Order: sequence, then C-alpha cells, then structure tokens
Amino acid sequence: MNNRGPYAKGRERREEILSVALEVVAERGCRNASNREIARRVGLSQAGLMHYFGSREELYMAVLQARDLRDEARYWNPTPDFRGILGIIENNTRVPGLVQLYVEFSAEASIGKHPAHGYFVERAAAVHEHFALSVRAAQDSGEFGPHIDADEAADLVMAAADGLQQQWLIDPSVDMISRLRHLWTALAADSHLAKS
Amino acid sequence: MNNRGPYAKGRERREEILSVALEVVAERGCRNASNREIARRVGLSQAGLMHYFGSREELYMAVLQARDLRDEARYWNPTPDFRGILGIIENNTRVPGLVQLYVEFSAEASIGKHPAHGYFVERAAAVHEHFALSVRAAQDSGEFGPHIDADEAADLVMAAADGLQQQWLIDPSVDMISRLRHLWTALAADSHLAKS
DNA sequence: GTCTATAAAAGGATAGAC
DNA sequence: GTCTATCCTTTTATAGAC
Repeated sequence: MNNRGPYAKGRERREEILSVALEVVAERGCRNASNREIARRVGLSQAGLMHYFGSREELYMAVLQARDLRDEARYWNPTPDFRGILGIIENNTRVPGLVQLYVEFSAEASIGKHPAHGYFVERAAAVHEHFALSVRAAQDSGEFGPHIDADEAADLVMAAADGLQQQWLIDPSVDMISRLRHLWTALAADSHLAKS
Repeated sequence: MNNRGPYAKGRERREEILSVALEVVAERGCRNASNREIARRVGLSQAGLMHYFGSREELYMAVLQARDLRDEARYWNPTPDFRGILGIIENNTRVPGLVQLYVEFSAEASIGKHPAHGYFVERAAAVHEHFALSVRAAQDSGEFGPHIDADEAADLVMAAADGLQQQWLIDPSVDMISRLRHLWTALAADSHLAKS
C-alpha cells in the first residue's frame, strides 16, 4: 500500500469518509445516519460524497469491507485460530459504530433484493471458513477432541459472536470475551466425549 | 380476552394491522417498509393507520409485544424449559417477517435515544430470566450438572439463538434447531465436569 | 373511526459549472 | 474533485371535516 503517489489525497479523503461514517452511525444508528450529515462532517457537500461512493449502500459496504481487510491482516495471521476470533471481538468493543453498522446493515440487507445482500452471503461463507479452520486447528493441537463437526461448531461460534454483539449494543456491560471463552471450552469438553 | 363486545371491530382491525405489517416487513425489510404501504394493504389511509398506532415505532413495538404474549402462553407454559426455547425458534421459521422485524428493529433501537430502546432493554432482561430458569430446570432434572453458571449459560443460549436467526435470515437453509440442540448438549456435558 | 389534504422535512441521486 | 442547484420521491405526522 502506498502512502503517497498521485492518488494519495483521494485515498486519504476516502478513508476519512469511512471513519466519519462510523462516527455518525455510532451516534444515530445506520437507519438514521444520512449521507448529508456524513458529508457535512467531512467538510464536503453531499454531491461531493457521492463522488467517492455512488450510493448509501456502497458506502456502508466499503466500511465493512475495509474492516474485514484490516482484521484479516491483524487477526487471521498467519492462520485462523481462536485467539484471532477473540482479538476481533475485543477490538470491536473499541469501535461501537462498526458493530452498530454491521448488525443493523446486515439485518437490513437480508432481504434478497437488497444491493448488499450478495456481499453478506459471501462474507458469511468466508467467515465460516475461518471459524471452521480455527476449530480444526484446535483439534490438531489436541484442545478439541475428534467428536465434533467443525462446520457445525463454526456456525455456533459465529452465531454466538453475532448474538453477543447484538446484546452488547443494547447493554455494553455484556462481557463478550468471557462468554465466548466459555462457549469454546464447553465445545472442547463436548468434543472429547464419544457420542451415543 | 373477549372476542366480542363494544370494541371487537377495533381489536380485529388492530390485529389485522399487526399481521399485515409483518407481511410488508418480510418483503421489504423494516427500513423500507412504510406505514403507507401497510395502510394500503389493510384498506386504510395512512392517517387511518395512525389512529391505531401513533408512530412507526409504536407499531413495531406492538407487533413484537404481541409475539411475546403469544409465546409466553404457548411455550413458557407451565414453566420455562429448553423445549419451550426450541418451540419458539421453530415457530419463528414460519414467520420470517417477525424474525426480520426483530433483528432489524432491535438493531435500530440499540441507539440510546431510540423510542424503542427501553423496550428492548426490558425484554432482554425478561428473556434472560426465562432462559436462566430453563437452565436451572435442566439442573434439577439432572440433565445439567452443577458446574455451570445459569446466568452465563442463559446469555450464551440467547446469543446463539439471536445469532442463528441472523444467519437464518441471510440463508434460510440454516438449521437453527439442530445447532441449538448441539449447543445445549455441549453446555450440559461441560456442566458435569469439575473446573480446575 | 376514517378520510382528505397538507405540512414539513429529509432522503438519495443527478446535471452541469468550475 | 468539488460545488451549487435542483429534482423527485418518500416519509411521518397533523389538522380538521364527516
């Protein structure tokens, strides 16, 4: 990634927009955040904003995609594991706007015809893969036993992570990390038991 | 509950509105569902609709509150247990609009100043209590061992249930019931193990 | 209870100048 | 790239007649 070059200004502006969008979403929620307000805080007209992102949906998709890229580099490296999962969740507590956007916008986009629907379908598959790899890594290390379906466990951990973020938005005192740790150890215990 | 009386017509109308709202939300999502469209399908003007529910938020809260009342009678009876939890989730698969509304509207309402924020805070506490009672019932029956914090487990099951509904909205092939069963048995297994 | 009419605002998007 | 100007749509909500 270049920090300078012919397009450096444009890239900086783009990233400023992504970050300000998060601010506004954190304060007013995704439904009530307007492109006008985001543009205003960046010091741009609404039309100016549309130069960078052609639509409200593109803007929010770009915010989430940027997050995924950062997380991929920081937490799925060199290979997915449970520490990475915890790292992502813990980091999320520092960016409430991101969590708000993710939960609210993905819910909005679950309608089939929504412009971001495809994005969320693909993202779910990608996250699932990472989580399943994390489970398999734990099996390789012996933390998890053989009596578990990694894909099933991955869905469960994903669901819990998503649901905990929902709970945390409503009540920020929820301790997502400890809850997730608990789930992980319970799944580990279960995976050592032969099924009847 | 009376099915006739001086206000029977009004109550019927009210319930028709609640049901039509669900239809529209299922098709367009909660963000893009409009009071006008709901009113139109009921055969009412938008102003007519506002006679029953003073605002968009009140309408959606009423829908969810009606659901809670039905579920309370049907699935938490005579006392909360895991079967009830499964029953609710299984029933939800038959009303996608309700799930869409719940996920989307509760996310929108997590912002502190939202008119429905208080409702969701209280609801979360009530659901938590029901889930914790279910865990304790399982402890009494011996399905769960003593080595588990019922409140912690309740949060986890709640989170998984919410997260699974999120996943299910995006991909209806997700089997929420079997995933939830898996979580329950894993927690049960864990609860029989003494902690180090 | 229900309607018509309308307020009043806000939203997203586009055209065209600079 | 950025602005101004504007369009057009849609939304919720209210006032007042019937």
